[in-house]
Amino acid sequence: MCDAGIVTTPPPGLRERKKRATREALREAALRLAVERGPDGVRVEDIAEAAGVSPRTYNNYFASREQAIVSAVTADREARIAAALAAGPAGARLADAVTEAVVGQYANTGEREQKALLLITTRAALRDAYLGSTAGIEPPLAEVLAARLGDAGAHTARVLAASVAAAVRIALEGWLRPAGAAEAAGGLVVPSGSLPDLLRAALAPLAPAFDAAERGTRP
Amino acid sequence: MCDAGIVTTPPPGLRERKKRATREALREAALRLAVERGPDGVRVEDIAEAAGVSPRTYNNYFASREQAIVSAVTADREARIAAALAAGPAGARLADAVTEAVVGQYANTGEREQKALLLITTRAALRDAYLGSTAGIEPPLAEVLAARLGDAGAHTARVLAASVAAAVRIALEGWLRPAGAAEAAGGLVVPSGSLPDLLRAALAPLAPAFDAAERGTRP
DNA sequence: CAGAAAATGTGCGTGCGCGCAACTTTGCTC
DNA sequence: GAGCAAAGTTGCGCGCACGCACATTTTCTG
Repeated sequence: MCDAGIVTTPPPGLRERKKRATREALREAALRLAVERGPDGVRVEDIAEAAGVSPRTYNNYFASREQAIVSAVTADREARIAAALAAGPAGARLADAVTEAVVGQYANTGEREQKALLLITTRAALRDAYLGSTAGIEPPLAEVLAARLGDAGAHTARVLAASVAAAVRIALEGWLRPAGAAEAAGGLVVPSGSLPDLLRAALAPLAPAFDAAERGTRP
Repeated sequence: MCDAGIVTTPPPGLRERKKRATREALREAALRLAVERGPDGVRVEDIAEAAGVSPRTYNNYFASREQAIVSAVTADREARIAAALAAGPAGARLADAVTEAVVGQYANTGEREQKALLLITTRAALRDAYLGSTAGIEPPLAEVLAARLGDAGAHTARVLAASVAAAVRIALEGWLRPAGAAEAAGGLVVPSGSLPDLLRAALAPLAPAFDAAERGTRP
C-alpha cells in the first residue's frame, strides 16, 4: 500500500514487458521516420505499421503524433530525475539537490538526441509537445519531495514540484528559442546560454521556498 | 515600442470590436448550448451557427470545443488578476499582494458560473481545459511582477509567475476533485475545502521565494 | 479620395483522436 | 492443465482541428 511504485519490480511480468516493447517500438519508429522524411512527411499509419501494430493501438499509447516523436527524446526522464534526487546525499541542501538532479538528467546530450532536438525546433507543434513534457516530472518529483519533507509537507511538496516543472519549462523555452518574435515588453532578457546555466538560473528563484520548507519540517 | 499592451487602447478600432464581439458570441453560445443539451450534445457546427459564423471561423478563435465552453467562465481572468495586483498598494508584501489578487479574482462566484462549473466537473476533457486555463495567467502576471522587481528581476518574475500559475492549478485540482480515484501514494491529502482556503494554502509555500526576490532587488 | 496593404471570414479536403463493441491474450485459481 | 476474469488489441465510425487558397472587409498611405 505504501510502495512508491518505482522501487518494487519483483518480476516485470510478460504483459508489462510486451507493453514496454510496444511503446519503445512506437517511439523509435516515430523518431526514425520523422528524421527520414521530415516531421510532416510521416503519418500515424506509417508509424503504426513500422512498429507492427494497428493505428488504433498506436493511439492507445500516444495521444498525438507529436507526443510520440518527442517521447523518443524525453523517454522516462521524469523517473530518472526523481531517482537521481532520491539517490542523492540526504545531508545536502534540498534546493541544491533538486537543481543538480534536474541539471544532471538534462545534460546527457547524445548524438541522436542532438539531431532529434534540431528537428523538434523546426515545428511549433513539436516544440510545444517537448515543452509540455516537463509537466510529467511533477508527480514523481512530488513523491520524492514528500518523502523528504514528511507527511505534513506533502502539500508543499506538490506545489514545489509543480514550480520546478514550470521553471524547467521556462528554461527550455529560452534554450530552444530561435530568437524569433520580437520582445513584447521588458526589453532584452538574456536570450540564451548553455542549458545547465539556464536551468540553474530558472531554479534559483525557488531556492528560498525550498529552504523554508526544509526548515519548517525539520527545525 | 515600450507599451505594455494593456494600458494603451486609444481607439478600439472597428476591426478589433468585431473580433471581440465574435469571440464573446462564440463563448456565450458554447456555454448556453452545453448547458441546454449537455456537454456531449453540442457540436461545433451548432456553436458556429448560433454565433452566426462558419465552423471554420469558429476554429480561428478556439482550438477546441472544450476551450470555447470553458472560456465563458475564465473569460479574461488573467488580465483581471494582473490588473488587481497592479492596482494594489505598493507598500504591502509582494507575496500577500499576489495572493489577494488571485483569491479576489477567483472569489466572484456568480449564479451562471456556478452552474457552468458544475457542468465542467462532469467531463474530464472540460476539467482539463479549465485547469489548463491557469497557464494563461503567467504572461500578464510576469509583466506586472517584472515591473515591481525591476529589470534585473525580469527573469525571476517569469519563474515566479509560472509558479503561481502552477499553484493555482493545483488548488483548482483539489477543489473540483469528485473524490474519485484512489490516492496513489502518500496517504490522505486534505481533500478539499473552500476555494480561497485552497488557493492560500497552495500559494503559501511560494511566499519565501517572493520575499527573497523582493529583498534581492530592493535592499 | 483612390489604391495599396494587411487582416478576417469562408469552403474544401485531409488526417487524426477517440468512444464503442467485439475478439484475443495474459495471469490467476482450483 | 482447465477455466475464468482482467487487460490489451483491433476494426469501425464520427466529429473535429487545421492548412490552403480565395473573396471580402478594414486600415494605411500618398
